[in-house]
Amino acid sequence: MTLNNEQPITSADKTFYQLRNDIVEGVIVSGCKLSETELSTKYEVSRAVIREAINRLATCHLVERKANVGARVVALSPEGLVQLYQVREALEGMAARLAARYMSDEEIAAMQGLLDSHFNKVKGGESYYQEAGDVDFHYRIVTGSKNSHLISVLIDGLYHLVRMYRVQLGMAGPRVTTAFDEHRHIVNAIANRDEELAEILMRRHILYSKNNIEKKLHNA
Amino acid sequence: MTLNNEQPITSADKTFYQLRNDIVEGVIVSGCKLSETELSTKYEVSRAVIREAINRLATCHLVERKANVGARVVALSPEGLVQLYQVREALEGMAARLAARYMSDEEIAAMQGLLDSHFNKVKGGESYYQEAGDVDFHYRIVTGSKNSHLISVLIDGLYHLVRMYRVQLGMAGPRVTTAFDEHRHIVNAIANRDEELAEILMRRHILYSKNNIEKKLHNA
DNA sequence: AAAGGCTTAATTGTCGACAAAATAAGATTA
DNA sequence: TAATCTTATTTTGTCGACAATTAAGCCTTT
Repeated sequence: MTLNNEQPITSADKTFYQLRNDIVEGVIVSGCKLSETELSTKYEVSRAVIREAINRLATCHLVERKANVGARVVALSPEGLVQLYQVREALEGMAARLAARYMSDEEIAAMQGLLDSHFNKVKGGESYYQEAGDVDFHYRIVTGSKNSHLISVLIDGLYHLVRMYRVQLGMAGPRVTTAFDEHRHIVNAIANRDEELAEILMRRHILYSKNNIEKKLHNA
Repeated sequence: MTLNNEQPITSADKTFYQLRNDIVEGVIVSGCKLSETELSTKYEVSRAVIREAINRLATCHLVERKANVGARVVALSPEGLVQLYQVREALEGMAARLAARYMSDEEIAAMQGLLDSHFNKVKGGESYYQEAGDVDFHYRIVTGSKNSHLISVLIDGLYHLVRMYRVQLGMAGPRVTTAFDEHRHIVNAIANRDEELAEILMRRHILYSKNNIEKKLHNA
């Protein structure tokens, strides 16, 4: 992966990152209740920092909170997955459009180089880099949009939920070469400063990705 | 306006709504620092609820928070406005598409009736209802998408920032009749279940709206 | 007089305790 | 036995105080 410049400052930061990771990885099981006192003793911090962490998790849509009742880890469902990919399609399509407009030539060149290296690795059989490469690619497009709203909603929010679906539904899977071709075409459109095409290709890419996951979900 | 079913439960809820309103309306001036102790005495609640309220405001992008430093009200800028409308275009375009897919016939009929009543009011010279009507229209489309992510990001988040720009830059302004025509065309596309057209028209509608505001911003 | 470092003041982060609400358990009544 | 009301326990919401960090003011030094 690239720059994961999320270094915790306060204690609430650290517990937030821990909790988020435990939820995404399934250590804290999907759908279960989050007891503040329990987590407080488990993570060895006060209830105040647990509360703040939970609030932040709620803004990522990783937990749902009800007043005077408590918070539960979000439940994964086919409908939830569909809704998630609907907004991904809209936001990342726009991100690709804006990336074609605002990315510098250097950034584009770097992204092309990245694709080359990933392609070589995959051709060499290292399927391990597949997901990391995909994540990296999408990160660069989103940050290349230079739009702070897009960046925060996607990177701080939706992507963690996407990863949660991937991890917990066992989506280490294939779709390697075809996805790489799609990435290549998107980057080409961006390099040509073709906003329209970049958006269309990105939306199609995400639609394919959704269909792929749905198919697996159905077979499982 | 329609159903603003945001009724405060806890004290933190109430403070959050108050603070949000004061920021949007400009009572708390854009760009200034938010002192926790100060707000605590001013709103007559403990610092804990002020902190929670500020955290929630941060998730709406109405304030920006730095660890160990504090929170500031977001600064309004032309670039910020452009970025805001870029994501509006993406999200509301998708919302219109999904509304064409998922809204019930009854909901669509109700929306058509609403447009009629608004049209009569505007034709009668009651320009007061213009913005409320616009807000109402967009709310219905977004909720009609049945997509919880779209709903929360737009209604709980971006729309407040949109209103902040409108209020503080004095955008009570016109664009009445043309906007109504655009609304009408969008609803027609939704009634015809034409997803593609609904999305295109909504994106164009928001683009026009952005250009209109930008023009005013430039003249001011 | 300007720049840098040190001390002091103010602000944010964290904690434990109390208050209020909701859930669970038990008793009473139909 | 089922349902409802009451009681008890647990959980969340709120508060004030302390700790840690940052910002401000003052002094020293060149």
